[in-house]
Amino acid sequence: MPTSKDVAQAAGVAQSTVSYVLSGKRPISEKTRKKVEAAIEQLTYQPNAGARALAGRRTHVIGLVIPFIPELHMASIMEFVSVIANTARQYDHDILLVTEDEGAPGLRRVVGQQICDGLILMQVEGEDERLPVARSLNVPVVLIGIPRDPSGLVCIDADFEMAGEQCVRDLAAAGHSVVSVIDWQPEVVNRHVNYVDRFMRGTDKAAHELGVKVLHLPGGTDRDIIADSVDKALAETTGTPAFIAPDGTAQDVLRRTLASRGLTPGQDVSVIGSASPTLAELQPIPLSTIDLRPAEVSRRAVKIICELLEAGNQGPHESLELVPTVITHRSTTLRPSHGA
Amino acid sequence: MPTSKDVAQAAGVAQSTVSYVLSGKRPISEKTRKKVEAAIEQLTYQPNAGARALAGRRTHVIGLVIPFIPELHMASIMEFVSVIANTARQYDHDILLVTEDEGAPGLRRVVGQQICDGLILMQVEGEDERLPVARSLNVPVVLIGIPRDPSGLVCIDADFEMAGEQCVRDLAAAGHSVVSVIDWQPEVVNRHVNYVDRFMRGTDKAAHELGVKVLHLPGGTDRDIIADSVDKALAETTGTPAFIAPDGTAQDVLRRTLASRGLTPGQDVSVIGSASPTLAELQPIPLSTIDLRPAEVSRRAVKIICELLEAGNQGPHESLELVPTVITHRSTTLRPSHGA
DNA sequence: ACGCATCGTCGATACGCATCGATAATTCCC
DNA sequence: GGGAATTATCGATGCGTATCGACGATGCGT
Repeated sequence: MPTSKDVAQAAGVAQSTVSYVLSGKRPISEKTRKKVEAAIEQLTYQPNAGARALAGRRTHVIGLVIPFIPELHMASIMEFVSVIANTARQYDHDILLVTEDEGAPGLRRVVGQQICDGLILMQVEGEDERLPVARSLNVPVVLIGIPRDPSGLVCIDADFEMAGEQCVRDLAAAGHSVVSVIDWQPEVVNRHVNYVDRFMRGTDKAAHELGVKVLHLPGGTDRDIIADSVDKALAETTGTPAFIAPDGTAQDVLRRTLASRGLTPGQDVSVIGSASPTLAELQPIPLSTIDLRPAEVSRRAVKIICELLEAGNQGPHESLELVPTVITHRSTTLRPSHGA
Repeated sequence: MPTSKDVAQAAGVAQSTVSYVLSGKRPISEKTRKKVEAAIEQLTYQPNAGARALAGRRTHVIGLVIPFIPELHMASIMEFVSVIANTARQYDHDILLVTEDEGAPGLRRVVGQQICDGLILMQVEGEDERLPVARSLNVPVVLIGIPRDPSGLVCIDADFEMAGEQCVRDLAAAGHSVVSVIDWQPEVVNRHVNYVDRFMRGTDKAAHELGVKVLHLPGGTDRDIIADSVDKALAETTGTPAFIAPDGTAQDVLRRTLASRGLTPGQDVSVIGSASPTLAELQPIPLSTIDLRPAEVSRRAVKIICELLEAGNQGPHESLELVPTVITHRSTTLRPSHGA
């Protein structure tokens, strides 16, 4: 492997000059730059990351703490991960995976060993042993999701409240007077995960304003539970039933259950599922969706942390950013003209 | 951040002694070791990764090249990623994400910059511009999946041929005389992706030996295509129909289609899907499955690369390892006693 | 009691880059 | 046209660890 010294020698300059050509931190004459760049090209020189980190006190790596909870919708997690990795590259950074299994000590480890310059935590919920650690670490940390106490933390998430509101408004406009929300898994709901509550707040707020009735029913992947929920919803609905399934894992079961009850979405019943455009493509039917913008949330998370890094992470920060959600009609919701 | 020099000072020894205590590469007296360990503990010392990489010429990081093809089953990719990351930790290594978008130059980059000591490539298919690069890199590379020409490469994958064989044998034993395979997406099949062909070889081999008829029908997530395939299968089947859906993405659609035809899996029809135990848990119904062992494949991939690293990666290697698959009866297949 | 091997520790050096101060080359202004 | 202000480059140093050679201490056999 060639070093910057080799490049310097080939170009007939000092090693430091090579460094300045690369970083641009000091003026370099056109002539010298050309020589150095030619030498770099010719030797296929690439700077050594370890040496760069050691001398420059910056690794250009961001740690990404990923969850692996079977209850979650893995497909959407991959979407986060993938967009985060690609966006990081645009900011000339790489992504180091830190699994949830390592817990709080894992965060201390990667930061303490200076393997990475900052952290992104995914799927942060109400309480978490990692939160106090995140606050105390001397590097920027960005949370995707909002904990119960976001003080002293930098958070970003989809605007779940807006999402809930949009769904109910939309269904109300289509003429539904009763809207059933198939919740997340009971374990998730009981934990009072922040985004669940925010979504509920949105649905209830819109329902109150529009005089629509909202039912919250147990969700998850258990077919019997979903079946119960559907039957309860049908029994309590006057007019055309409407369902919202904000949890990706529940959608398939819901679809199947409705089919077994002889109901066709978009015809006898409205269904809004949660999916990004990418994932909506993969649905077996053109599902009307509320898009929680995972890609946009991911991009912004990376942007935030990279800006903090550039700014030198001066002192503790605190911020909260909500990304607007988008509702998209496809074939599973009644159109307003069919309404009432 | 404390350095090993600080530790040395606190313990009253030389910095090199601290290093030897940590690496164990030279004998250290019990007394000295205790002192040093106490100092490490007290200062919460953690070795600097950059310096370690620079001096030791080993980063303890493995690059993981992940695919993000919408046609693939994201959930199972996450299972690979997660297990790989955790297993790597057991070998005292970390995982750096490299997205497919970076292509072959991405591989050259992370290796050239010495960000990582080796690479794991996921979802390798027939031909790939990264393969020649992988062969030429001077670091160990392990492929998950088998390219058309595996020469000069270290590969590991599930034994898809065994999987196909097991499925057909199993269904034959349950009394089915015609077995329909719902293929992967047409784009995948047409690419002659290695594992597809291997799976087919397995089904056809078993079919030939047992005198069973095997139908290969188009799959994917398009409901109409699946519906066609199912109808074709039903038309050509004498006796109880049987389906194999080795592609995770097709399973939901298949289930739904069968339901719409009034067929109940495990009763009027047998269905074998592909899922690891973890993912099988998440299925809406207790699906009989062929387990392609993603966790085991992942573990072995990490094991292989770590052993190559320890051995100093002497010269080019070539190997091919197949992980046995496991078939599990749950409620969607007929039992042998109900057969014929 | 003396030479010898072994054990445990130290000091020095290299790893490859970033950065600072200094110097040489050039330009500018009065 | 001489000194000041710039501009372009160089040399030296430090980042924190791993590793090598050396050296004092200890135990051995004779």
